[in-house]
Amino acid sequence: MLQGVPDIENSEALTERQQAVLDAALRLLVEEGDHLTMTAVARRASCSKETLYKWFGDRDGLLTATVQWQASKVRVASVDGKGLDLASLTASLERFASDWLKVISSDTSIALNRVAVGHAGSGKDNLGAVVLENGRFALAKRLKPVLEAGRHAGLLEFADAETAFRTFFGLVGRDVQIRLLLGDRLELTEAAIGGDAIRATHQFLALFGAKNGPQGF
Amino acid sequence: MLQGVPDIENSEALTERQQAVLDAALRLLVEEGDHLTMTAVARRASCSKETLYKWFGDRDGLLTATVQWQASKVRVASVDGKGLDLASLTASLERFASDWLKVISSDTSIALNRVAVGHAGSGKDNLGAVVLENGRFALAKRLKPVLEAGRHAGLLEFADAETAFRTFFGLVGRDVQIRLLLGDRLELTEAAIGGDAIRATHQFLALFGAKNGPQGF
DNA sequence: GCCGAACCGTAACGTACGGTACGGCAGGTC
DNA sequence: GACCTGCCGTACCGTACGTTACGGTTCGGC
Repeated sequence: MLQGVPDIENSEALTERQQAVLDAALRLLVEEGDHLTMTAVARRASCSKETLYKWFGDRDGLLTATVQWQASKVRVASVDGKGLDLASLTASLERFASDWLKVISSDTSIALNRVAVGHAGSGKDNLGAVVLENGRFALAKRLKPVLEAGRHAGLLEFADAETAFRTFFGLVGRDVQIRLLLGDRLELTEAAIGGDAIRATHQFLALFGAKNGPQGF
Repeated sequence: MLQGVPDIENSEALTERQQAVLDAALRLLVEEGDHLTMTAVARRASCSKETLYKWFGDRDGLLTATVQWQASKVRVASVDGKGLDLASLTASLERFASDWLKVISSDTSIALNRVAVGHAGSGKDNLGAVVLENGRFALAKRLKPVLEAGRHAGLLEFADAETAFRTFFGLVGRDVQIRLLLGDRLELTEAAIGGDAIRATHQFLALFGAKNGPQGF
């Protein structure tokens, strides 16, 4: 499915200065897309190209490090399934939906996904795998326990958590991500995101909510 | 939202030879991604670079022409809403879902979307708009009349056809397109696509199907 | 048979950019 | 103070590729 992504704690062995350089690269990536040049990064970060090459090997290495650096910043707290009732489950799902929509509509995510998609064609690096691992798959990893807890509490009914998750993913994201990636100006206000999160959660519960209430009541 | 895409009938003024050249470019695009060079296209199409530049202006022009050429080939027959009952509506929806999944999982679509996404960052051309217009928006244009007909026949209930369509889109596509674009190897067999189409249609009808049957029965 | 247009193949040009080399400077160590 | 290390700034090299130029060939029209 996916070639393995090395699970290196990537904040490890990154000095403050190196993080600053990666932040500069990230800003440049957002501004210029894959057009960024090593010279531009060096200038923006006030460092020499020699240093860039010493630290990151080559252009792909810099790109990969940048993507991983950003990924390491968006780790979100998990939700625990303690004391789950319908209200808290609903709130959790809405929270996940809203967070996810905010992420995929952010300039940073769009830029990163664009670069990764572009690189996925010519398999030099595995940027696509990195993005996928820290995006879609990370989301699944955090959401599935909640779904399982919901099922265990008798609030949800589904055979396969993966399938249920993918439906939730589709209900939340719909055409948003592909439209944004393709350059469609899709203004997602805070309010619109909130509304979409509620709608998606509603629809998900309509499809997977236990028909007879929790514990068969 | 989208900058206007010229609605030129793009098969117009394309000689047989030019179409052959664009086909060559398309094959190369699928094989090499955005890495294709003018030299490679000329060699593959057995034509001179001078001719490429005369016909298409520059590299971006060639890319745009290629994308439009492919787009003009995938026009699918519409479905009419005559004599609609639940069975035929279901069949239509499943058909749309299945066709769409086949499209987005095809090598050609993946390659085209990758290129368009890559170009959407630096707004030189409007490849993204072309792809959107012939993909997601064309699908909406063909599906909405069916949804409206379904509502008119009392089979569906929804306030806004656009919203209903986007939900259907999400239920069908889920995470498939982004995963494929990011390089995830997602084997979509004919059978899997058929199953997904049925599932998505089922879920859509569960959400938007009229609760009391057609005509209020 | 001759002309011009269209086109092929290829050589040539200019530039952008990845990658390398090197001189200079600051700060730490002995 | 001598020296080393790490880094900045910049000049430089090689190459890939978009774009142009040009000689040679085919072909329809007269």
